[in-house]
Amino acid sequence: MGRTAGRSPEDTRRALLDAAGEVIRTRGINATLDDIARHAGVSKGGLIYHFASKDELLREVARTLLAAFRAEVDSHLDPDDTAPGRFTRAYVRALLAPAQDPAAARRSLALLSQLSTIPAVAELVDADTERFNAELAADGLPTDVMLLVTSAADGVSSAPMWGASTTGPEYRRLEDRLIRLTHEPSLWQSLPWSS
Amino acid sequence: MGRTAGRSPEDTRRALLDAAGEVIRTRGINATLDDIARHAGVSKGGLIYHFASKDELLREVARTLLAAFRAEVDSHLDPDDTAPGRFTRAYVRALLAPAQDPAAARRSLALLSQLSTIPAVAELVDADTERFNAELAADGLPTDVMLLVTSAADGVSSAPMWGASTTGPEYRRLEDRLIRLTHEPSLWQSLPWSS
DNA sequence: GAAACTGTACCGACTGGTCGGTCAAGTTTT
DNA sequence: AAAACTTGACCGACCAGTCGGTACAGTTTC
Repeated sequence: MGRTAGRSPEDTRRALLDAAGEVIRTRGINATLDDIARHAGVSKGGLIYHFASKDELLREVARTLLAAFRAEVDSHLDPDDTAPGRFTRAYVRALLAPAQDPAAARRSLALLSQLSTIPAVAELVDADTERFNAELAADGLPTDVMLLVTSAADGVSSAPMWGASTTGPEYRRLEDRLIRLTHEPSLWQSLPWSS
Repeated sequence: MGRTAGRSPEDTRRALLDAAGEVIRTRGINATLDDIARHAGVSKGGLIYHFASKDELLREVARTLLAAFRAEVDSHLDPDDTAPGRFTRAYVRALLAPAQDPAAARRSLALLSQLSTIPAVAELVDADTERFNAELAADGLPTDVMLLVTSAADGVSSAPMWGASTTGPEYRRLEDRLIRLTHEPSLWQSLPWSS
């Protein structure tokens, strides 16, 4: 049998990538190639035709995920905002928005952390992290303020991983104040930190 | 062949638990029963005698891990400290102390997140999280301050997972200021948060 | 324009190997 | 002797990756 439907190879490839993400999210990293293939309407042989090995498939899934997150942050960049802290604000908003759907956030985080056990993927993640940190560091905010704000955002976004819910109004309030700190970092810096 | 050495069954059990943690930390959740058993100086059959299934073994490992973390927090409780925020301070210190060995922190987090893919373990983790959150909420601090402080601590402790290093002096400074906020929550609350 | 040829996309039976769990038998402790 | 403990050969399920094929879509030849 030849091409199953009027589907282009690129479509198939993407379908496989999507299916892999979905299946791994529910069945863990031990998901079967056969499972993933079926889910994409393809046989295992067809999958292997597009991705030479399971590792290669998972690496591509990770790459897609990281790219999606980066796009998410970019989409939160305010075009009218040119003040220092502009990127940090987008970062915070991107991290705290999905906090309203903790179940989904948990699945995504679990997926990435599972994938990170593959050395090649861990390298990708490390590189991406480094790039984010560099951009954050160059965002024009005092290091201490930037670190507080991004750490808090990281904390909220990782909370669902341990089963905590992050939907309450106190989280919205926190987001609001973190954003405000990036607008007026002096608020934080001028506090009487004396011993 | 019977008992290998003058080791008591309880010792063997503990050795198996330790070996499981160690092997899984390096080889992932797919670590072999045989591997774990050998590492503890026991055969696979011997392992199964003590833990009926791999799931049961992993569940015990998770339980041990969670207990260890709780003990870690407890060990950071200052006996002379009776002011509000006492528990929060211990929590922050417990989370930021291992931040000085990010590699180890990463392995531990990876281990727990791997284990969390087992439903029974996920339940354990959820229950533990809930208990921590309840204790933090009852610690006498304004919700907003407690949330900021613990979120930031969570963020720092989860950073190694993505490959970030958390050894710099700016992290020590952050810890210092978070602790200080718990002593004087009014610092945060009295900031001009006006729109 | 049709027959012959070529390359891409895909199929699914099969192989080689891994691993969780069983079990009969042996050894030590009580 | 009974109970507790440990062994390692073995079974069966599962699974990644291989491989010989099939089916279409061009392309070339006559």
